[in-house]
Amino acid sequence: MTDLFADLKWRGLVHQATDPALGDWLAVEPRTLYAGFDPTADSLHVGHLMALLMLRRFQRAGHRPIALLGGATGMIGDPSGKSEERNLLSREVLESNVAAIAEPMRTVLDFTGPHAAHLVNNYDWMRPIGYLDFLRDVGKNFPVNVMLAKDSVKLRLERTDSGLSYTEFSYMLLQAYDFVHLHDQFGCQLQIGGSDQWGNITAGIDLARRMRQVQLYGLTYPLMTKSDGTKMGKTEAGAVWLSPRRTSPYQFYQFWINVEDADVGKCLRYFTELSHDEITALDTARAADPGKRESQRSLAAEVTRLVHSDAGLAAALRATEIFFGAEIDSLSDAQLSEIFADVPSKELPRARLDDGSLSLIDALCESGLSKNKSDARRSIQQGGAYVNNRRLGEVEARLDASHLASESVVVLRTGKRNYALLRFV
RNA sequence: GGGCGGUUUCCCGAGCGGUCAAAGGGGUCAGACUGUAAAUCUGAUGGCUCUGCCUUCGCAGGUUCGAAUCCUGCACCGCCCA
Repeated sequence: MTDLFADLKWRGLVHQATDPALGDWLAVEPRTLYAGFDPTADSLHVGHLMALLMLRRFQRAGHRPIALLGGATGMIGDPSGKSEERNLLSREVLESNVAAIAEPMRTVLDFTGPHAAHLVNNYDWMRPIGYLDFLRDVGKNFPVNVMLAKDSVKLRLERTDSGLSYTEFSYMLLQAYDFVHLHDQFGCQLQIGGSDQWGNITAGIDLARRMRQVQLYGLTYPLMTKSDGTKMGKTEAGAVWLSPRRTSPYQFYQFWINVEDADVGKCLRYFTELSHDEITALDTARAADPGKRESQRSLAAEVTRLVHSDAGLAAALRATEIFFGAEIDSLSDAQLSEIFADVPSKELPRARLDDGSLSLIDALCESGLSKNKSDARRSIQQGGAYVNNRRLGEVEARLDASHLASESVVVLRTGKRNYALLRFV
């Protein structure tokens, strides 16, 4: 068993631990631990990746991880780190979200073997509990003055522009009870989470002590923030999701490739399983020649492989190669469709290509790359129009069968990376 | 209700009878440079059948050979008086 705790510390993944000797405790024997995921959307995003990877690190070090899906807690809404009251999600939405979120967990965690991971949904044990029983058995153990002292509650009460409902106020009781339940059911002794979860985690530890007279443990990791202070995991287009349906492997890869120099060292430590030697080597290389961006390349490759497997990484790399440079020629429709999966396409009748009536200007408009003919004309005149990645600078240019990149597709581009496909059928 | 001041192209903001599709700035887009970065530089930025034509300057009329610019009415906004 590698020294997991030392590794986590080296990577900067230890924010707070309930016990300074947690490392020793982990070294004694395999432990069962859990992290929770609230199903607020139908896919996990980069923000959840930290938790998922933490579970994976523990598992690879010989411990037994449990991924808890918050079918019940998701109905309430965690006030931690949120500045205002949340909108409640409907039961149907939550159910489908739970199912969708479980999917990527299966690729990141190992659900077989002696350290098999478990996937549980707290709705399963929360639903049968009646309100009165819950108040008597669980609520009785929560002094309100302690609850009020928690940051998640305190910060919200201090704000004058948003309140805190009784519902959200009760959230920590549910999460605390989850911990106790998992201890009863699976012998779970450790809960991990982002630094904003500290209050909820300690609430669970306190509850277990009162209800079961046992000592449980907690560990938090820092929340990933970028050097410019903004949140990690957002692009202009929105959140970066783990589901290929919402963020394609190519887009996912691109997100990591574009991480800034100032952040990439941290990201390598947080999001990859590269060894200390490999990471420090990248640090050195980056300091010497940041332009090569070896760190970003390694980061993007590692994380993409982890989330989308080798096949996903291969597709992302192929697409990247085409998108940035190479002329496109003699490919098949199938290859193009895969590479340009994210790119908008439009179908046009084949006759328009064969009778030579299709001007480049019209093609740009049809594809949606130019909003009108003047715009298209400008793009061409300024050298910003490309067919199959080859610049076409004549305003009067027309397209014909010789411009096909594959059996029936022409690849148009304006600027550096605005692509569109025209399919001639 | 009365008196002023405003309403300009994506935004801010000049324009005060012809040379105005309308200065300047911002934004955006393209090009060069570069590390798929930042900064910088250059160009573009109403539409089209593009050396020209058409539609824009709150709305509707009017004066004039000719109006974003002058007149009348209307709408909205700002300040002041009741």
